[in-house]
Amino acid sequence: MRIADDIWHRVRKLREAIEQHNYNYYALDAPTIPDAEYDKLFQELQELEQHYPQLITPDSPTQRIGAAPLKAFSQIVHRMPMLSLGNAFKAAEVDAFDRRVRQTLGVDSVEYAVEPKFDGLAVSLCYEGGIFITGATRGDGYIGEDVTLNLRTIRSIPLQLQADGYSARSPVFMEVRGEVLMLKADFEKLNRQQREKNEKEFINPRNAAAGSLRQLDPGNTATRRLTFLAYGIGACEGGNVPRDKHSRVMDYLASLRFPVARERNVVSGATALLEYHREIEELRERLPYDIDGTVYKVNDLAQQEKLGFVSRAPRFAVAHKFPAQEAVTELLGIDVQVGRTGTLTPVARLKPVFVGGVTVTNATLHNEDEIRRKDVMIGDTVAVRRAGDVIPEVVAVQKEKRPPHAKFFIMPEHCPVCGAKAVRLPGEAVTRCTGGLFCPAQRKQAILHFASRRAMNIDGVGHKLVEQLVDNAIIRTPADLYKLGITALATLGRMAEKSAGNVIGAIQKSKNTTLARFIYALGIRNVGETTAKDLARYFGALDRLMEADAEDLQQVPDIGPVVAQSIASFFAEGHNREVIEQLRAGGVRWEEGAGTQQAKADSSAGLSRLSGKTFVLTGTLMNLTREDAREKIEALGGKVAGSVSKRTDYVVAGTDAGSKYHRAVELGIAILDEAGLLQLLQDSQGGLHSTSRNL
DNA sequence: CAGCCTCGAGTTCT
DNA sequence: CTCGAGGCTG
Repeated sequence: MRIADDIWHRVRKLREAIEQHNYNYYALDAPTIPDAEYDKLFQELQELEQHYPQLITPDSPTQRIGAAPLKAFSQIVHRMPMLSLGNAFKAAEVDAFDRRVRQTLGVDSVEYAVEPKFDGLAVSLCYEGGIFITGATRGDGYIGEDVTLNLRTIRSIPLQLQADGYSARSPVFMEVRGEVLMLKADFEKLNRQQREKNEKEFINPRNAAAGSLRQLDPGNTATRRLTFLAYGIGACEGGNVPRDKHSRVMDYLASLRFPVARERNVVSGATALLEYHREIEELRERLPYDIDGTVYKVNDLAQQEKLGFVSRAPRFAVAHKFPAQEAVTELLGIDVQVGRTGTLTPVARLKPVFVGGVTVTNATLHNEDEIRRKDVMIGDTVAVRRAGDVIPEVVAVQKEKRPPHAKFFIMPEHCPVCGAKAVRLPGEAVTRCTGGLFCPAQRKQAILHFASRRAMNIDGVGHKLVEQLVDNAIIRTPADLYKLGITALATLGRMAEKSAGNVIGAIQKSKNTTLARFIYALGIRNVGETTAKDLARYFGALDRLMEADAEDLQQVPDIGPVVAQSIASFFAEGHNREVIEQLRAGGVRWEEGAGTQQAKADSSAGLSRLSGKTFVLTGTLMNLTREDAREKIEALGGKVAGSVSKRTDYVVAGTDAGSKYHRAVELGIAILDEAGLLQLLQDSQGGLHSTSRNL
């Protein structure tokens, strides 16, 4: 059926009007028509589209909601990583930041783009040819969760970019970086509704926003009013995106109708930064959204590039945080917890107190020294804050309020769980239970670690189940997991047959693993994920690792006498060897190889040009994530190190390469760009089939 | 031998 | 996320 031009025209008009009103309302905070009027336009559009479904396009405002619920979020790789910012809390730290920047750039004064630091969830929005395609959470900075459908329901996110004052044509590709948050007013409204429905209230706008964005059913997200605020651009191709100043990039984003902070500004010098911070702090209460500080970025993009990055944070920007909010409460007692390696950790039990958005009841006291340093006694009145915004911490004791019956804490001489002697070695801060695996606490933790995601990755074997299995003497070691039958699980009563079946299934599935995961899963002291990988790569086979003495072990890069000794002692223990035997007999298996130990010798035979070569990755790669690049290099026998030294063979420099690049130049080390790396990888594959380039 | 960087381990709450 | 410690570099 052909659609009359006037209907087509009307639909287009309606869409434009609705997006314009969305923009006025959400980005400018200046609606020009009453809500009822807006609803009428929306309804008319919906009716027309219902009537003529062929008119529906994904960028229609009616299509913001509409997809069916998901089962799980899939992953999205950020083209340019979403790094975190360094923090400053005090004026002196801001001064130091400015001084460093000036020194590196060799100038007297630096211009900064400044803005409030929104307290929400960082997301990255991908636009292709001006159309909103996908959006993802920050995740680990490299890979995030695909929350496109939920983001589409946020009306301040443009589904299609308008032509703008800079360019009539949209960038071919653009990642827009910003924060999803809930306005204070919308948060109050949501909680009122939750209260009326007798459902749980949210603790703060940030949690409400996070909960809403992580809904699997976009329909749910749509009922919560979320807002987006842009603060920058990630990877980008084409279009007339400004390349000179960050402030111009922000103006550009605003011209594309992205909401940006109205309080943004450009200032010069450290004094002006502190002045801005003070102004924003004064404004804080009156802002429509929560913030947790201010952000300062070197405005000149060429200067930004010159400053580069240190490990995971840019050197050209810093987050100046407001002091963490503190609350005062009572310390009711100090419990002692036993960790996987037998560490005894004193934990403060607090009278519940609301601080930094959550109710805190526990706070770690780390160790005995820490308790002495802070002079904490049971019964004290203490100030508590959430350090780094997450982990609660006892800041100080109000000694004038100390009651006469306050009790001095003494670290127990015996493990509170198994009763074995607790020892504190000279020079060490921690006290450890000597019960080893006879201590049920350590045994439980060891099994939990074995099953954890990064180790054997057994779903469903969590805290509670392990507790029950060990307490009821159903299992004693990780190897016993593989002997579990469905009937054994059923004796626990609580567990339905189906979920028991799931657990058994997950255990079976975990039998196929890798040597690196297996080594990590063993829980050898001082051997984490990275060291486990190093060991697996070097030895290639478990037996060779088990036979190695401390001296052999120190041949492995990054392993010194301490770690070597931990490993050797672990395998010297008959009990550990027995568990490993049982695991193998129980069907746990992995692929073994020659290891680089041997590969090093035959690299001259041309097996792989990369064996024994050390790479350092820096900057952002376009078509590979660092993880990909790392895997590919390692697959061919190369090693990826963190920092450049004269022992480095190649530095792979992406865009925004920083200090490592400069160091490589200084040291005269071969520098590859991404294409060069891919070429090298391909050439080095020799007789192997070339893998798909994945471009 | 000092300083830098990376890794391991422990921790809270939803 | 943060701290402490181990390992490497200069």
